[in-house]
Amino acid sequence: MQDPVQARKAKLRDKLITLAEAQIAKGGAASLRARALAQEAGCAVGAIYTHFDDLDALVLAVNLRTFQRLGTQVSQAVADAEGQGPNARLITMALAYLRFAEAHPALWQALFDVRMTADDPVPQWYLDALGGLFSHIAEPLAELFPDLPEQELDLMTRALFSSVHGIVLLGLQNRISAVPVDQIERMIAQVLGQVGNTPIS
Amino acid sequence: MQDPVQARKAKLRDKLITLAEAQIAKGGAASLRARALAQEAGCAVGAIYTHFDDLDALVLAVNLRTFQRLGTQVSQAVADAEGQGPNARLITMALAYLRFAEAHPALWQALFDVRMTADDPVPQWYLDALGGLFSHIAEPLAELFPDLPEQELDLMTRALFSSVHGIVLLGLQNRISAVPVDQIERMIAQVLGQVGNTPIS
DNA sequence: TGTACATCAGTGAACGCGCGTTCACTGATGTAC
DNA sequence: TGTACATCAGTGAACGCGCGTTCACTGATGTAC
Repeated sequence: MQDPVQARKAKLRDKLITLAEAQIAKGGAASLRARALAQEAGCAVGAIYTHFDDLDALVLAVNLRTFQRLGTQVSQAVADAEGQGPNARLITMALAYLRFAEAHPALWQALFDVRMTADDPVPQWYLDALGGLFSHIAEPLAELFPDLPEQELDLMTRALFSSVHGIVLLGLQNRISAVPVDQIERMIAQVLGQVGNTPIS
Repeated sequence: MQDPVQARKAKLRDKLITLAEAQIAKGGAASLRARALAQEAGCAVGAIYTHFDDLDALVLAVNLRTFQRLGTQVSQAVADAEGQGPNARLITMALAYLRFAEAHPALWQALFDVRMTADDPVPQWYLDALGGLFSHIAEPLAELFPDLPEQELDLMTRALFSSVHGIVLLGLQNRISAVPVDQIERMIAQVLGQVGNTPIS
């Protein structure tokens, strides 16, 4: 029961996550099926449960990866925009967010689908991952509003993140309101473009 | 097959919608069950299908009512704020939106849950209902930006609606980020308060 | 090196369950004469 | 008014289906001596 076995075990775990990710990307988190997954992975259904308590736990594992990828993309966008002013950096990040959501709509949606009815709380690492995204936004905001107390800054960070999230969400939502991506981009610019040009009430 | 019969028929239809609404309000649209509904309504399961093609169609019927109630509340808020400036009116409407979402979270969520996977398109009246909400927002915006071409105005209307929607959504989402309502109110004021104080880029 | 034993990742048949929808039928109500 | 017939809202047993999860078991691999 040493390294080689542990490695095999880790390999299957990884395979399960990867295949689950593909399925969620294709059909959403609700389309994940234990039997189908086991068949694709070439293992028995039961094996899934030696690695995850639940299918829900598996979805969370996929979401962790998604958060990491999303975080990387946003970091990179803000790094690429280093020379620009804080307002432009905000917009650049929001556009990176949009691009990610557009490229992986179902994976992105799964991040926020974490059931509100669940009895057990969302794990801490999940909230941390979300917090990581926020921190990218807080930095240019602090530059725009140097005198704002930290608490206010946090609030505005959340507010702007949520605003962009809402624009992307309703913009991409196929049936209810589908809007061309370049219009979504302009909406983001409209809302974020106004930030910092005026004293906050 | 005349009035009395039609009336009885309409009564059952109404009863089904009302009971379905109560269930959705309690447990979300996904918790609606044909058999349970029939039992509550005191009819056979089959009867549901003489009134609605689908359970989904029933959900849409409930959503229509929800849209109407929501529309009424927003209209009223904007009517009450008649004396105020356009920016204050925007905020008043957004707060009415928040209050509604807070009071009927599951019904409100159901409005936007209309499945993206469905093969049949969302009916026109559904989009019209959403458009009705937008029109309330467009009016103060037109006042703030008298020179803006209509197309731009539409875009900004959508952008602001989506922003407020995003703030309310993530703010109310219990587990993932729960935030006290007064903070949600302040976030809305922060974002909307900046609108119109600066020339649009 | 060789043998006896322990561990535990992985197996997969079986459990237990709930659900949306259909359709042949009934019976109350209305119409025609 | 009374009778024969037509309509159709409502009935509910039955169809057909898929699913998450468990648990007694196996067999490959590692350890102890």
